[in-house]
Amino acid sequence: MTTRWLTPEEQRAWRAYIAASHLLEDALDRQLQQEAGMPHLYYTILATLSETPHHCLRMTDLAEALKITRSRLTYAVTRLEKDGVVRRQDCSMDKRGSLAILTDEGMAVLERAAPGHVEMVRSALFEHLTPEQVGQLEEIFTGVAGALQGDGGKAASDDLPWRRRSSGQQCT
Amino acid sequence: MTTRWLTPEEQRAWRAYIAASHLLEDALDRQLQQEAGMPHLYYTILATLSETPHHCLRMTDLAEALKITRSRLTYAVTRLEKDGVVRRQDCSMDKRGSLAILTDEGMAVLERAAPGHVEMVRSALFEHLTPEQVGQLEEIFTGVAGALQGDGGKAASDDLPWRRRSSGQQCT
DNA sequence: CGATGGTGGTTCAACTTTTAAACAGTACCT
DNA sequence: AGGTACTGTTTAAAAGTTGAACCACCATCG
Repeated sequence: MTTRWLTPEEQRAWRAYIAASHLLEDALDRQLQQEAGMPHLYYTILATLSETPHHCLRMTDLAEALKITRSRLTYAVTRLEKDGVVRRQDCSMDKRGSLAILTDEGMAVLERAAPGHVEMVRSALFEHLTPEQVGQLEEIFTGVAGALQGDGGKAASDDLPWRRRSSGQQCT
Repeated sequence: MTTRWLTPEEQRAWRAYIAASHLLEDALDRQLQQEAGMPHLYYTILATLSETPHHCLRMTDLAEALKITRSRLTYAVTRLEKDGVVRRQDCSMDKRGSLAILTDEGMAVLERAAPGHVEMVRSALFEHLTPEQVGQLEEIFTGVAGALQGDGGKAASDDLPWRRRSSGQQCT
């Protein structure tokens, strides 16, 4: 079958998306590097742990939540552990397992960096969006994530039993 | 000033965006690594060069177009040159300058990989979007890019005098 | 029980990329 | 000429990523 090239509109949308997403990722990395001493991915690890009742998650679950390989996560957590923001603990249920736990210092780092981070997200993105566009954004990318995960994606979105937030604010 | 946290809707939109953009970038990298033997950024370099009348661009202009540092670009082009898909030529106008030129082989690689790439972009993204959403996407991210570039962004978008396409298809 | 196969997590070595700083050469302006 | 600014590269160090190999442990089934 002959290639269905992008229409000019799609072309423009794609280019805008690519440019912006790279700029955004760079900006997030720079800012968090500055304010929390770690890149965005690492910050996301802390944020993910913070949303758990006991501020901990098994390595595999964490890797799954972040869509990264276990190997990559091991590397990341090792560094975060060195930084003192995360610690590991053997899992009592499954002796193979290991839990990544957010330390108090980690929580402090998170809370210190979160306002700036949220501010950046807001000023780079939401500042310029109408409520309708926010809705569109979610709809579009939920679809994209679904399409890229082979499965429904929908199924895995509320996977973890404790993904519910006890209270307080999301650090994004 | 007390932090303006994200609303639940914004939160959802943000998470969806982050997850999807990482999945997408990974997918693009994997696919292009497979079909063109290079990551997405490198492919983008080829694609950018291909849209130029003479298939060449000065290093600084190229770096600016891709929003990456000159140092990073030097590294990338050195590799692409080794692969034979790009070559360098001294700039006659400005003896400091150096042009990155897409070779015939580079063009061939591009043309060989483009259909699959476009297909991936289409199936991961545009497949699921209404024309209105395509418009929204462009609008949203054009704004984001603008906001992140300090300047108007708009101003720099049609910067290069030859950014006009002679003919043929965009390789995305 | 005890073999078997699968899972959780880490380790290791090779590699790629990124960064920042320093540098040489060239342009331009007065 | 002299000073300043720009181009592009180099360099060394650091960081991150991958994939395979690996060990310890779980689960199951005969």
